[in-house]
Amino acid sequence: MGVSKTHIFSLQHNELAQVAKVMAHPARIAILEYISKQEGCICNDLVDEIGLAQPTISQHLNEIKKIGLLKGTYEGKNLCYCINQERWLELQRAFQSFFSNINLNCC
Amino acid sequence: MGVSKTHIFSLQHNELAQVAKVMAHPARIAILEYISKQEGCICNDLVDEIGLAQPTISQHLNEIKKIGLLKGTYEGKNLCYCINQERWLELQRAFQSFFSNINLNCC
DNA sequence: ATATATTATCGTAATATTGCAATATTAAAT
DNA sequence: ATTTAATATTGCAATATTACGATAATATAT
Repeated sequence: MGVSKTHIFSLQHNELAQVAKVMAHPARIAILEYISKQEGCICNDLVDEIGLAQPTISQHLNEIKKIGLLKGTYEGKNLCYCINQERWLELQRAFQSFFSNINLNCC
Repeated sequence: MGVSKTHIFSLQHNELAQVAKVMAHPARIAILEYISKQEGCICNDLVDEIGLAQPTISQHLNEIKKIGLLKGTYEGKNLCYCINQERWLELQRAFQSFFSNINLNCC
């Protein structure tokens, strides 16, 4: 075996885990932070900015895209994309909600 | 090749990614949520609660322990532990801070 | 239409993760 | 000291992730 038993967990838990998995790599954290802090759209400076090979950056971007965090135009020369704000805020709320429930009486 | 190039990223990015990696599995999300919502300490009902084998739960707990989210007694019969509140709040702030910086002018 | 620049995809190697059976360790109770 | 119950560790198989070279696809400019 060795495959995640996703079926025994709730949809909510699986979704939060899936988002966390995208954030579970420093390159993707760096990419997300860089894009989210740009004034407008991104145009092909990520490879220089991050320091990984172009195919690797492309793959990381694809992972981020999969959870809906990017919008814009992706393919061809001069790609132009940015953070999907609605999704960004949605994920922010998801993490906030996860962290805001904790009981304080403890050993 | 095939190993993460952690050295090319900032400490902050690596640390957030490391925490996200712990959250990147539905079992660990479920475990964290369950423990954090308990009134007091946990005493050996996680295996029934989650539905994975005992060694697997033990390994997941160990991952959570590594990032400092658990405190209490871990070994032997009747283990007794709970969420480390300080660390929990620290991580909450880290995610909050990550998500709170985003520019709104976009394509 | 061709050349040029940019991003995507394929293939592959190295490593990491996930899960559990078997076994070991630990601590309390008898 | 033995037994018993609970957790940890080991070993291993299946799968997933990470990275990049080579190559393909895409789009703009000439």
